[in-house]
Amino acid sequence: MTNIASRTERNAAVKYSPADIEAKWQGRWAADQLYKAEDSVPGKENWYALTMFPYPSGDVHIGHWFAYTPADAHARFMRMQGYNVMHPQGFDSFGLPAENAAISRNIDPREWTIANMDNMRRQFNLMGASYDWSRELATCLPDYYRWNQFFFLKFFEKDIAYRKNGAANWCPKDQTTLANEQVKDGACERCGTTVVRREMPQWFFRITDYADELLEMDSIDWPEKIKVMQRNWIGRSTGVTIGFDVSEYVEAGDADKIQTFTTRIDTVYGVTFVVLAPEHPLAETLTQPGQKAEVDAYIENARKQSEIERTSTEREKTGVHTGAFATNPLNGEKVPVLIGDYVLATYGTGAVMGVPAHDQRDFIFAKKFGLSIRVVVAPDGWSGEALAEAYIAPGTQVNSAEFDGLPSQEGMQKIADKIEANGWGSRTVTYHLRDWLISRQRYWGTPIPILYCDNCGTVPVPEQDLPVLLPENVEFTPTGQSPLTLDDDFVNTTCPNCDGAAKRETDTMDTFVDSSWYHLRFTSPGLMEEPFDSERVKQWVPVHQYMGGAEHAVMHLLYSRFFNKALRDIGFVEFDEPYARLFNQGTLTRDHMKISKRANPLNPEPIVERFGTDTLRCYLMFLGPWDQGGDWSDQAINGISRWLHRVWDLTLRDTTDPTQSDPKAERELERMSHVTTGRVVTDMKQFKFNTTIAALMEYTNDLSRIADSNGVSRETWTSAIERLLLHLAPLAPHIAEELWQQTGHRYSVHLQSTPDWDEAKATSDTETIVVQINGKVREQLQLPAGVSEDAALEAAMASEKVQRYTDGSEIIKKIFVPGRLMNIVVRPGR
RNA sequence: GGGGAAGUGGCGAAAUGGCAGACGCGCAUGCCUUAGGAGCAUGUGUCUUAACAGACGUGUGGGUUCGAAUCCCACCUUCCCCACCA
Repeated sequence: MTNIASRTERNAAVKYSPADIEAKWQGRWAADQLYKAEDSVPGKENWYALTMFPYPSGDVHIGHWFAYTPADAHARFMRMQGYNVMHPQGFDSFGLPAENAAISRNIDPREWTIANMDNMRRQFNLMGASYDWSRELATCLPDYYRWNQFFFLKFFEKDIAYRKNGAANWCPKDQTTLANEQVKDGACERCGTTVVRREMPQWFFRITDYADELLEMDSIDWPEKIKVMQRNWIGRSTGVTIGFDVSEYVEAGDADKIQTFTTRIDTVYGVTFVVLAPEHPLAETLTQPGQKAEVDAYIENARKQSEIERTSTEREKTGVHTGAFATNPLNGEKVPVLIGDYVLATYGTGAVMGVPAHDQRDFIFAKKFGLSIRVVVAPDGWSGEALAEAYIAPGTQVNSAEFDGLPSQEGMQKIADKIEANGWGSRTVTYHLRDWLISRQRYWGTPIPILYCDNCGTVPVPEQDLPVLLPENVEFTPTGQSPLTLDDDFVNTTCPNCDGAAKRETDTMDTFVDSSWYHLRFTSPGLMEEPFDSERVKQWVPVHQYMGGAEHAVMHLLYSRFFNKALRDIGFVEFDEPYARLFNQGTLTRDHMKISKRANPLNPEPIVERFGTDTLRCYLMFLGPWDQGGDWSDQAINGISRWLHRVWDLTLRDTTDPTQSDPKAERELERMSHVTTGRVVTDMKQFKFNTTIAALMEYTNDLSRIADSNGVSRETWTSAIERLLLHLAPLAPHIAEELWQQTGHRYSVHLQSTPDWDEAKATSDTETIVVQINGKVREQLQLPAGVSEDAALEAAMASEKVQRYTDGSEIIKKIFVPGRLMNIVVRPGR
């Protein structure tokens, strides 16, 4: 028998020391390419586990750990569930931070980015993630971005990409245009600077052509929250476009109607004015000589204001008369035309019919400018009095000619019918979604492969000339125009059509173009002839499980869906959606505050040094449900550290005495083992890492108790420990591998399968039946499993505690829930 | 203004119609130890009680049900997204 002293000595010698084992196994796994995914493995289904790839900012911070290590645990779990798993990683490596860092340090963004990627690859390895690094990609390399250019040319050919002059969102700090999705509360999503509008020719992708299809999300298993955000962003609304005649003010042949869009055509008889956005093309045409000075000043002023100022709801409404009048086709009335900046040029038709009685904004505007207010949809019991505010709800049509007396919902249809029958307008669908503006006036991005030739106009770069390389040694300090403009060697070229002089497009692409299809490239790393191999894409995509933050709901996730559909329509892929399932992790906070480098830094490396990677991984997963984020505590990580130490000691402890095996203990351990596996498997599938770990902690506690009591055979004990290690492997891969080896198993624990689970073995021989009297718990009985109602009732009535509440009372009702409870409803006797 | 998520011990949380607080942190008491950023054991929702035991308890107020943290209605609070969207 092992005596206490020698056991202590032995344990001391093999104390759990993460630093000693983690680097060792990381090296071994890498050397063996343990996580390299084959394109297909007989008898195994493919599982593409993808996390949103990082921007190479230079450091892998704790937020990356929170996003990536649970995702890795899930991928590892799926591998042990029998799938052929691909879990790639790469770098979203074009973009502004590199350029800004390069400017402030006076170095090349390429060097900065490459150095960061090297550093981050090393730090990623500290996480012990099961990445298949053989598939690594970086979007800033010509091997990758040439395919952005390739797709751009295909899109251009099919008119999915087009160039248009117009007002664009401009960030004065970053000195570039921004897509609508990148403007938050009127400010640049990246730097927070207030965005202004600027007229310039820009390249767009026709995402609006796909608006209706993008609304269709039944086939994808995504969080409802993201679907709702996308739906709101696309912002489909149905209504009627109707023209107000202004022909007396325009030259013959020009547009002679102000087109307005409304969702409330039932109120059209209440129109008392028409308002144009300051940017509306008719604004200047319609302005009468007497109003010119005032209108010009107003438009000029509106142009100077930022979006944030213009769209503030707090702000008082402003406007100016044009002096012109427009005719309402329904009643022939002439109503004044005004210009007001509460009308947005970018939504609907850029002009609205003013119905002050039934729209609060129009109401305020009318009050201010003394315009008349006419009720045409009457609230219940309305008897002609003036309104204190706009009446928005449905009601009964009044002052609406032949439609008087109709419920307004019905009026809406009938009026629309009349308008269409007379050719005054038509039912229309409008979207909040705008086409995707992809031009950026910055250096560190994919050059747009277009030439401008004096003779031939806009000419696409021939495919065989790709890639259009991003030149080196360019002066890229932002000046408001694209840095590439300054590089004469880059700009000046010859036209492939006429051999005449041509100039290159100098804008680069939005980096969201890069991330729109990277998941396809991971299937075909290093392929030179094509962006990806169609056969391999078919094997892996749609991505089975995509994981990442919700901040990309209406940017990356929407763009990528669009890109997929566009690729489908030009014949590159066959499926409709890029990501079949999506999981959004929440945000990690510390003391309920956002973790920032300045205020409350939390660097993973010192934590790894002190506790080990496995402890940090498990702690991040133990904080709470992954989708709800988590709050970091410096203290609580000790709990995980203690647990892993206990697992270590327990596994290596010489514990069993074969002469003392007790059948009851054997059976109980078997039951606990199967219960644990059941919990782990269901919870891991659902990303419920916190309860998975709780289940394993309970199992560890149970095993400790059994070890102390020396009650099971060596075989039973060994297989219980095996089970613990197999469940631990996805969560804490290093300690699991080390203990797997030390307990005499063959490398590698990560190539094993999830242990079997038998529900029958997980059931207990006895069960606890709770006895309630009138819904209150009064007794707990240990009864044989599967006890019948009658037997349970008999046992309950035999209990003194129960009798105390039932004696002298009339039993009205009994509810028996097998395996759970017996509720006895009594009426007290008198 | 519109949409969404959430509210449970001192803290992170569990339980999604059936024993509220699993698991962990923290705290308390004890043990061990040449003492550590250790380890082990026991306890730890609130109130009443010497104790046995009992009452109360999942943001607030109602409801459905034998039974509600969980379902329904109204309200309060917090967070997130969108927003002069016609």
